[in-house]
Amino acid sequence: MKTKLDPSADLSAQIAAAIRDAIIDGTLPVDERLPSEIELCEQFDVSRSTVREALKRLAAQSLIRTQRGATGGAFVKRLNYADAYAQQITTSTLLLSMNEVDFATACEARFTLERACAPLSAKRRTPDHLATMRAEIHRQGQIGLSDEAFCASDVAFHRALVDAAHNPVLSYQLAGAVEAMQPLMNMITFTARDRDKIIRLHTDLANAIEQENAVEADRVLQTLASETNAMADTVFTARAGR
Amino acid sequence: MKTKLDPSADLSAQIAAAIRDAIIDGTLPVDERLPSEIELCEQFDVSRSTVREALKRLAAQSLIRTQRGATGGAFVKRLNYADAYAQQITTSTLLLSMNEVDFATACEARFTLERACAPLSAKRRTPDHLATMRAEIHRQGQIGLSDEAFCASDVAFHRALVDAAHNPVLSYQLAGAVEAMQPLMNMITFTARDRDKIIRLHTDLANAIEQENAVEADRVLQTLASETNAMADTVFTARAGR
DNA sequence: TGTTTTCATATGTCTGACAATTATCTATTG
DNA sequence: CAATAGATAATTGTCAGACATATGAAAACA
Repeated sequence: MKTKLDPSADLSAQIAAAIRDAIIDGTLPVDERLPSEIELCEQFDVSRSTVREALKRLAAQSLIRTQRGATGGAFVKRLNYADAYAQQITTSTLLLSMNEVDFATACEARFTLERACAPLSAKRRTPDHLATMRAEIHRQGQIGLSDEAFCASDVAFHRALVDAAHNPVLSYQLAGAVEAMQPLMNMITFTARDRDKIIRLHTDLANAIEQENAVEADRVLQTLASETNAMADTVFTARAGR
Repeated sequence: MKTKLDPSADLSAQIAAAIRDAIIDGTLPVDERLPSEIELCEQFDVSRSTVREALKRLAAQSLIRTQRGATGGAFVKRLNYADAYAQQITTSTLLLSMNEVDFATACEARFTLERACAPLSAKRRTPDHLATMRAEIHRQGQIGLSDEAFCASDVAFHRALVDAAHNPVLSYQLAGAVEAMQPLMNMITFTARDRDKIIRLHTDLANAIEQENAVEADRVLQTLASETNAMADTVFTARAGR
């Protein structure tokens, strides 16, 4: 079956789109083997390089995997959470860093979503997630910790909070919001007093989650949101003044 | 400057990763022109096909755009919301459809996030978004509407609700959650009574948003969540019984 | 000065070749 | 007969070189 393409536009993009659509609508199920490169050449009436460029596009989106050898080929890949997380974080991070999204907007989005998560986390938290949260709080209190390491620990703390909700879809959706904030947070230099304040709020939050107190957790998150905004304001206005 | 690669692994993937890292960490700023394909060949000591496959991988992630001609080349692309939306929706949809995420989990994630959005939407809604919501409610009431069209309108309604919060980051994050549900919703056949119930709740929700009544909006969304789950339950148990 | 032509440069595509990997078949040998 | 070693075929990965096409800039010309 020959598939027609528009010769004036990018051929490899068109081929990739055709195959991608087939994967999304289920025509090509998971683990199905695509035709070999040579067969695709014939089907789309293009050269092998063009077919290969199309396949690489799909591989970049984790839609296919390839195997060499006799029974090899390109196979529809089951999109796993790890790959999806990675893509989501890359996209979210770039979206924020390239579009000069102001800190307040990103911050609002992040804490709004986290607050939505907190009631579920309070209800379903396991000792495992609580231990992670406590461990990160401890790390945040260590002296000599760099700002970057402090931010990284902050992200880990909040990821644990989200994961405690035990809903992988929710975790996936929030991964972008939480992780993408890190580069923005890294622009802030935290004073010792700032850190103390954050650590105290983190402790309050962990306690509230441990006690399954959703109302208190929400209150703490609101405070954390406004404190974070205030710190950012201080830093940015000071920087603008110079 | 020659960059060393591991010759035993996929060369084009390594080259793509190297350039991607440079874009993410800001070494290559937006609109910067990458070296020409020939120059990249020399830099990585590979053939042009390999370089091109690497560039196509980056293009698939909307990280670069290419231009032909004398002053052409590959340029770091500013990731815009439209591209980010599209990628997010593709990834989310596939994640749900390929991993047999059960309806309840996906539904919980979606409504949890939407409920987080509702207070902001109630505060900031404009006549524009309200009009979209009302228009979709009207469409949902038309007789002879297919299940698919009903679901599509449902998605449009909820997107308008989310967009009313006027936080593009939030809209982006929720796009995945809301749109990815559509294929799952399409598996449900709605009875006329189901539709009436949903339309009534949508109307209540639109009214609550119009009156800036966040508490009422949250209540309606909770009801909508449990009703949706109940409908899905009915359908799936009936289907399992056959 | 304004227009057309030419040219240089870059990506897009094609062809053909060889390398590397791997499952399967085949022959050999104990 | 069974186990092993080797040949074989299919498939992706990489390379080299060519031509097509698009496009901005310089050169030639009116």
